[in-house]
Amino acid sequence: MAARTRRRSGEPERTRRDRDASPPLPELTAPVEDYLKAIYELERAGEPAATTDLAVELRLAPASVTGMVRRLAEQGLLMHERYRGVRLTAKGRRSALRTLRRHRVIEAYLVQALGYGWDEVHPEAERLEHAATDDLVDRMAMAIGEPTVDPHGAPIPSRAGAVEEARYRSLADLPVGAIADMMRVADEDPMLLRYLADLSLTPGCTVRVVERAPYGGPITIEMKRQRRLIGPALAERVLVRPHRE
Amino acid sequence: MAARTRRRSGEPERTRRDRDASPPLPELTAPVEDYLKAIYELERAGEPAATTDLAVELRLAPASVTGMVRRLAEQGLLMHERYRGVRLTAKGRRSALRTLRRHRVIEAYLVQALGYGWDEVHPEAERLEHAATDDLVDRMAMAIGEPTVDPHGAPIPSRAGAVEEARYRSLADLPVGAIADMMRVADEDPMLLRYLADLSLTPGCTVRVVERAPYGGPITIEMKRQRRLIGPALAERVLVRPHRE
DNA sequence: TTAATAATTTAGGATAGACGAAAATTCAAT
DNA sequence: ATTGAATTTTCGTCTATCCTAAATTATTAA
Ligand SMILES: [Mn+2]
Ligand SMILES: [Mn+2]
Ligand SMILES: [Mn+2]
Ligand SMILES: [Mn+2]
Repeated sequence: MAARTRRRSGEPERTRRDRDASPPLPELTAPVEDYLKAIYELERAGEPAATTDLAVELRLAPASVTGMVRRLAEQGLLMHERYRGVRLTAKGRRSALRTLRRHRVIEAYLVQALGYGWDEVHPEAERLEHAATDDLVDRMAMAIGEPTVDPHGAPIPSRAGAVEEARYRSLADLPVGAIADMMRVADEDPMLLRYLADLSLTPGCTVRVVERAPYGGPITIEMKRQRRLIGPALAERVLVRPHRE
Repeated sequence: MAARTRRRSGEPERTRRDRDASPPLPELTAPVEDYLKAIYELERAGEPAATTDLAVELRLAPASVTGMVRRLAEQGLLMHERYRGVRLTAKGRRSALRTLRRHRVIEAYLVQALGYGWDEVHPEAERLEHAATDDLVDRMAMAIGEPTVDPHGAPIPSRAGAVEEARYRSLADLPVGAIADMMRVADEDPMLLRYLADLSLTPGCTVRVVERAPYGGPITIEMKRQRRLIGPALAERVLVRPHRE
């Protein structure tokens, strides 16, 4: 599909408000917003985002990513060092955070106001994030009490674009006996999310590591007096905050 | 802007459900959905929709409309007789009605659930209608009690695509002494809508024509004991249902 | 009937975004 | 230093959508 919200012929039609609130932030296309968001997430690991990683993340051919990256660099949204990867500029980061806020507020709203399951909201938010105005997103946030995290525990950037990305540890890394609060999990795998919900292993709950089988064996955890066996691949994906240290 | 949700390389990935519910209805782009919607509205006047009228409605150059119309005809969404205009096929009409349902449910939801004014919702709905799934729209409709009309009095098509388009009369055509219920008004002019709201002339209210100045002069109406003078251009746009006949 | 006018289509371009094949670059292991 | 694999970019194409200018067709007026 290729139709979108092409900038119409009629002039931009600037109103008073446009000049006020911080920087104008020109309208970006849905693909551009998704690129910036993906780059932001990849960059969180510290390194510049690599072409191939972006291609995998966005499910595009590497050649397509190179082409888009060139355009985004021209627009001053990111810096590209050939063969080295890309880093967002301040402008690009602002856009990424705005999209991230939209995405996460929408996910939270769908769950809290419209009864969606936490495993169903991601694809919906992936499209709505490009169509919803900031005003709508703010109204949604207000309607559900200004949440600070989305249904998967990801922090929701403020209107101004501030986030505190807490660095959690993986449940897979905890030693036996450790007690921790479940904080966050990736939002993209519905099956995983449904399974976690079955286990009642959702953000906010407290778990204790009871036993760890060696050599990548299962981990036994206890939650609310219930013991559960989970595989290391799953534990890997679950982020927690250990009690004290 | 040109990026959208292009059909990805990966196969369509049909699931069981796909084959069930009536016809598959392939994904259409936002511009295509807007064309079909506009054609549907123009066709309601009885005649095939003319290229120029579509161009005006969609704010595009007539040549662009001709080009798109050719493509839509190839896809079996409409019939085009060169120099004569276009008519939707059954398939095209189904798509138009689905978009119309989305648009109107979204408008109603924004007003009733998120506190939007009836003059603010149209542009928002114009974009969200292409991003929201049928499921989301159904949930919205349910959340606000399955409304049958949008905030401007336009009927909301059913999930199955049924609408009863009542034929109302214009307030400008009523004789002195006539009493009528305000039923509907076009949703696109925010200024007009704000003015009508100021007058308390909104769908559901009852008005009586008290006096009509000749030669396109103002019309005096009475609502809830209040008399108001309104111009003929405005009266023209207000659709009403006269009491008895 | 014809000539002028209005509506519509055709022709030729542009832009955004995506793809595959082939070439170029980097990097790690000899 | 070479080399081969992995990564990344370049190049040539494609589709969808829109635009302007020119040509064509239909309609209306004389
Ligand atoms: Mn998500
Ligand atoms: Mn997205
Ligand atoms: Mn509307
Ligand atoms: Mn629309």
